[in-house]
Amino acid sequence: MKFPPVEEQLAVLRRGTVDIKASEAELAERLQQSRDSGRPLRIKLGIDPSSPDIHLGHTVVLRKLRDFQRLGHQVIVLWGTATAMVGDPTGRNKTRPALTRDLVEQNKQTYREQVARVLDVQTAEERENGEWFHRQSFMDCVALAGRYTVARILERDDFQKRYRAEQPISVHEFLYPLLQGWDSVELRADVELGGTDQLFNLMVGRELQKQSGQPSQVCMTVPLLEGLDGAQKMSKSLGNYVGVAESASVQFGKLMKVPNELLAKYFLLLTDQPQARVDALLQNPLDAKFALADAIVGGYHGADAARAARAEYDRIHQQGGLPDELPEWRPGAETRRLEDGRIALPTCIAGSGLAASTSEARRLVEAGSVRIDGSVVKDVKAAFGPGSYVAQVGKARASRWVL
RNA sequence: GGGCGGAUACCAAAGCGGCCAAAUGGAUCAGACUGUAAAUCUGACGGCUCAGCCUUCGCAGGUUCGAAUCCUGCUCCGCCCA
Repeated sequence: MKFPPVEEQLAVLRRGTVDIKASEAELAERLQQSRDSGRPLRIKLGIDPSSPDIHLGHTVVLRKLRDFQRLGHQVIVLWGTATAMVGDPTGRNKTRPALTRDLVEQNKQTYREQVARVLDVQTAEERENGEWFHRQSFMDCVALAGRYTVARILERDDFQKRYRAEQPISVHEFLYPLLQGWDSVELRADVELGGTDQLFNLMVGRELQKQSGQPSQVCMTVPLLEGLDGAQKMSKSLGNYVGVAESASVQFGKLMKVPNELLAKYFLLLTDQPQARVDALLQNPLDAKFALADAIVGGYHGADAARAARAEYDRIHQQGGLPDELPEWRPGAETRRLEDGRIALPTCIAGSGLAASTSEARRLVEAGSVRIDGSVVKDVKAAFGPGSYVAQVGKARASRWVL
């Protein structure tokens, strides 16, 4: 295996990386050793399949892993089939519910398919920490726990905060960093990647390796990506995410909602655009945003799909037009009809999914947000007989009704 | 084991016998404005066959003409002491 010169590798790896622990020099040394011996480094990324989909936030670290992969190193995707059941307490102010083994397995399948959109999973080494943790006994666990002290675990920021705020911390959460750290021992990782919030866990791995007589892994952290709200970490449960598996037009529409202030960060962490071009683009935020959406959507769906998505976006948002594909709704038997067989407007809106309930539909109508065949209808009592109608709620929600 | 405090809508947090579908803030949604976003202003924000009706304030009973508000029991949670 031929590796590029160390300095060249570092340049790639540094981009968008927050921190390298203990030091970049240590990483350089490992890279040098690997280059001298022709042995690729083992780069670990742990992924807990704790929810069914991955989004752009996850891809930041996946892209970094891909950088290593492209440089010729051995990437290891560690599926946290055991740790997912424990639940990473990072950033949590609540204990999260334990997942079942079946659910974890299901999540892993979809995750895997989605990870493949960023990473070359063919050449990655895939492992599961269930391999060792599901086998171990309670006493093994106690022994592992004996390798660390409460004070050291408590150093961790999340725990500190929760402890001070008199929030509950359960014992299994305390154990989580040890589990994650032990994975590094099992895998003999040279480097472990994670978000900045993972630093503590990564460092525990370093420590445990040292105790086990292994060389300690280098810990590399990448920034957390804020979601579309511009404030909180991108996450599905907060609804501020762009899913990797979402359609081109959905992704495009969402990316156009990225706050201006975040554009530079999104470019850096989610695209390969050279910095000089990004700086030029940022002179005009709107153009930059289009370019961003184009680059990302193009990456997942191809350039043609990105172009089409942009055209659709223009049409919907700048000309008040309709999306390419209108979901069609035909009332079923459960749909309430008036005496004359027609269907009341709010019933249609709710029934077709444009609103969550008839009450909400009613409010939208009263607010003047509802258009039928292009014209605003404010009459809550309006009703429709057989025919085909195009209904719009606000700018982005639309549906074709076939009554 | 003992003591204390708490459980209210998506979240936070008022309310402490009627004027409570429940103040306020945040989130969200819609409208105006803006080629995006932000900011700002406006409105909405439990459900329904909607000028009215129905179901909500941890759960189950009870007192009362009337309870989120009082009483009893239960469940859960936090803190402190041991």
